[in-house]
Amino acid sequence: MARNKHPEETVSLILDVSYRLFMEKGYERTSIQDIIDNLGGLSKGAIYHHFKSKEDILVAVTDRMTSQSNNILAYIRDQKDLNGQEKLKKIFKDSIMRPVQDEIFTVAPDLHDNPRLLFSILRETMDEAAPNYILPIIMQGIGDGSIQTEHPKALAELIMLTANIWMNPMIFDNTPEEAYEKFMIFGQMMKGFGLDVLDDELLKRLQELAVLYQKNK
Amino acid sequence: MARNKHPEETVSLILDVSYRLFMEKGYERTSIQDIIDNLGGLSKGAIYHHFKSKEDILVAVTDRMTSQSNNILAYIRDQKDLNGQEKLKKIFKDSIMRPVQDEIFTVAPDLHDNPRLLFSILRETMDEAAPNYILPIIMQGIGDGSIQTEHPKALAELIMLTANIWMNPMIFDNTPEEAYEKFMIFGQMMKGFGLDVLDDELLKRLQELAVLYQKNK
DNA sequence: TTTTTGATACCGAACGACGGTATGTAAAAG
DNA sequence: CTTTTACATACCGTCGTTCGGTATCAAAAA
Repeated sequence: MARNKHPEETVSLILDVSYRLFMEKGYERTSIQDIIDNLGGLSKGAIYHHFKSKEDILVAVTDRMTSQSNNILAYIRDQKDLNGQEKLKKIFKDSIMRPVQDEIFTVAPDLHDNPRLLFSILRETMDEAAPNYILPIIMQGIGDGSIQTEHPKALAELIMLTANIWMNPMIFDNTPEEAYEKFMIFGQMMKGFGLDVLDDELLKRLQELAVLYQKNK
Repeated sequence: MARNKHPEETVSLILDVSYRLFMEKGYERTSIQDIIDNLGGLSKGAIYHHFKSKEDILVAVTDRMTSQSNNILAYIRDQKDLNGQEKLKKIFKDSIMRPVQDEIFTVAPDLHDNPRLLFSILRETMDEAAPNYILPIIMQGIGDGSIQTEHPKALAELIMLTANIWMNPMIFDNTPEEAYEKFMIFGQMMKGFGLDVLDDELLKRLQELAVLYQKNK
């Protein structure tokens, strides 16, 4: 294979292929050879030139996965015209209202049997997303009076754990009824913390999604 | 190595060694050869006679880990003289008051970098423990009036996810302050669901444990 | 303008370690 | 005495990773 003038394209290709295979077959059941076979002529040397290990590819893949949603979180976090509670509400609204043509639904990824990838996402959610995006919003909410809590850090973690992990259909696959139950319990929980982030519009949309997701399996 | 008249002892030995190594080095970084080297003369044939794969050993190890606490859960679940809410409270009390000489503290297990084992425990917690132990208690509570919820299944999952995973120092290592924060938020959450499972005695004990755990690291 | 040089992109054979299997053997069980 | 069980051991294919090498390119030197 000829040398590529734009090596980022090669990197990007490796990540595309790896992402797909990791989702389809799981990280551990995807071999380097599998990746090579889907690279269209590139070799083992190419991979190990751009990545120092298979694990390194996993990190890059998860980074790319999470950076999308992290960008949205960062955008909302940094908005000037909303108070803390409104920002939280907007986050849930946006994450649920996002169009269905997501990668999510084209590959129908299933972390149900993908320990390494799930682990990666869990760590990123709890160690990065919670403190960097949710926590600042809660702190703002405390300042502007829209959120009351004495334990902002733990609250941020709890919210992310439930919303991003527990309610994530990629991780725990739910029937529409289960998804509905989780959503209601989540809403109740948030209300218990004085956070009113749910409304009927959201609920309706969520039910549509649950049905759609089931169909795509 | 001579043939053992009581093969259960060999099985048990393999599990002991595997458990220790899985905890010390992580499942993926523990090779079959590592296990053999710690078996005191037994060979690969012995392992593959009693277990069909490395994965199979992992399953057996996690089963043994969780069966202990599951027994306690089952015992409380089946008690006759407590209502639902009292049983929930007893569960938290018992799990926190258990003596420190647990395996937990002798090996100081750390699932922080042990995806497969964490995954195993997560699945067992959500797919087995929640529906088989917590859910029946909640159902009883609904019947006897001590618990009110329209979504018992989701509530059971949420409780287990937070209590067994999020607050588990093996999985998320906390400073004493963080452990305290989590505990308080958890209590608040439970209160939001009308569940009064915390008191000062528990809180005090938890803080002691958090300090102890930190020391043992 | 041509040549040199050094960095970068990629190739592919080879390696050691791994999980798993096939076959053998001897002790226990029946 | 026969069958089953509890192991031992040699071996296999696959895996992730390494490494010596080549081709290509841009920029500096001639």
